[in-house]
Amino acid sequence: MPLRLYNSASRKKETLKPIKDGKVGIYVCGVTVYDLCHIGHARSAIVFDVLVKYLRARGFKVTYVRNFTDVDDKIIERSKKTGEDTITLAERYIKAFHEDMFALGVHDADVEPRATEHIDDIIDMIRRLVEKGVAYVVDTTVYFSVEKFDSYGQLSGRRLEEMVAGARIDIDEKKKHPMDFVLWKGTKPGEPKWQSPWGEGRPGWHIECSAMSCRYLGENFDIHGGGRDLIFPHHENERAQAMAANGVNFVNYWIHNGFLTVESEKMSKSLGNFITIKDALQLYHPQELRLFLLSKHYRSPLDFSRSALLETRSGLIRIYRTLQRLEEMIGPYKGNSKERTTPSLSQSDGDRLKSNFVRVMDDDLNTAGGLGLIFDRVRDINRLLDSSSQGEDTKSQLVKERRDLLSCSKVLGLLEVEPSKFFQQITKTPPEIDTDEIERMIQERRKARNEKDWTKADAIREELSKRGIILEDGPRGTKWRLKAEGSTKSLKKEVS
RNA sequence: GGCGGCAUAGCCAAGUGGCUAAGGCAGCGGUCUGCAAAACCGUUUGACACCGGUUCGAAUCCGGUUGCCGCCUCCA
Repeated sequence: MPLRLYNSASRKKETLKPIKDGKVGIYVCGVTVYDLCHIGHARSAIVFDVLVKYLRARGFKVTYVRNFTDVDDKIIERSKKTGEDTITLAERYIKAFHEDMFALGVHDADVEPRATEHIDDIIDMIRRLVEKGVAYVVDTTVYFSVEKFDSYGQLSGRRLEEMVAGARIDIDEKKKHPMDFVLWKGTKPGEPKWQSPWGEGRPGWHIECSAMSCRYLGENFDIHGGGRDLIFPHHENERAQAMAANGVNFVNYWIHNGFLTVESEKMSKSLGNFITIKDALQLYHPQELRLFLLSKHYRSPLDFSRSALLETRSGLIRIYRTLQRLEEMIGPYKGNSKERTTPSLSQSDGDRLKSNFVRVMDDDLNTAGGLGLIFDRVRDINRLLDSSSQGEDTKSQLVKERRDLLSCSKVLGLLEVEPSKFFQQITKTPPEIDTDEIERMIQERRKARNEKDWTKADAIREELSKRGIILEDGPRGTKWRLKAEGSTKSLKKEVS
């Protein structure tokens, strides 16, 4: 079974056939840098991060391009409020974006072009559109003429007549057709500007992506991605510009991720439920956010809620506990350098988990299905750990099962944290009790237990529990751990 | 108004014609434990919105109904 992806343009799943055998070019619309990124951006970034990692694991050589829009109305508006110039403002939010992505474990793209660095490419593309008569100039503004491009509306499944009919479109006297859009905008005082054949001005919103994607990936490339909302008008217009200018097909596969709601409501600034990635990282561990965001298919809508994230946490803790038990049994994971960076997954993989993982992921990146397999494997490993036979055979099997588990989770950017570190990070509040005292109390309790003084032993355990310490008695003595903050169970105790 | 999507157990969520419909969370019962915790096993009355149709056979395809949502304007 080859890799199949849902193509928004055909509204069907299609087998991925790269233009150049074994190589994939992918362009994803990045962010307009006028504000902090929110968790919706995080979903999009993580989905395409996983797509790229998966493609690489499946042996494709990927060129991943993700742009920054650093000149735009909203940036100009914001810079007027803050008093910064637009370049400084954009630079600040690009830095914030990189911080967020790093925290979430999202890799940098291979190329991260900025609109302001490609003004020449943009002007060149507009010039060709004007020369071909697909664009026209009014004063200092250049418009794209939608009527001159036959398949306008094909990507989003709209027809011009329908759009005009139902429209709440601003009537612009200068436009020949209401749906025509701006390629080049004449400058106003105080705005960023560049010299062009049509006077000083700046690019329109859509043209930069056409220019930059073609610049780095060629006039016709494999995959173009972004959020669902970008299908119209942004991607429709990008497609129209590029195809009209170059005269060849633009993108072979359009991939769009679904939207995120917050507590069942659309995320918007007016509703006050706008959650930035930085906010989310205050409340949740990056691994929790990743697991949560990948727990539903990327095209479906997903509701971000407190209760859903706490459920996610419970599941994640279970997996990391297993990883920790594994470390105690067979030592820390030491993959070779290739396994650690780019795991390799193939259809004919001997391991049941890996071959099944490839089977579900090949079907339009079914991360939810893949996670199901990962949880299956965790249970298998726990069974082995519980079993009485703990000889060398069991150990070597555990080594193999963990290696294959981590190869799969690596593609999802999960289980990458050292277990002990994970538990440290997830229990942010440091205990108001030092470890020496914990050890002392455990010794005291052990003495009581040896004397079968259960009342005293239980009292000590209860005292530690109040301070957030959970004790676990095992065959090799008593272990302690911190109660996970905000887990469903401890939340219930707070409520009752 | 136009276009599109969704409806699977208490909750979240895979599965798009055919073995006993994944997995997670929560609850309950059991194993283990002095009791717990963790883990494991079992379980949550027949879980596929409703009505028709196609088919030997449908959660899955087609038509209709109801309900929810998105886009059509900046938006990941």
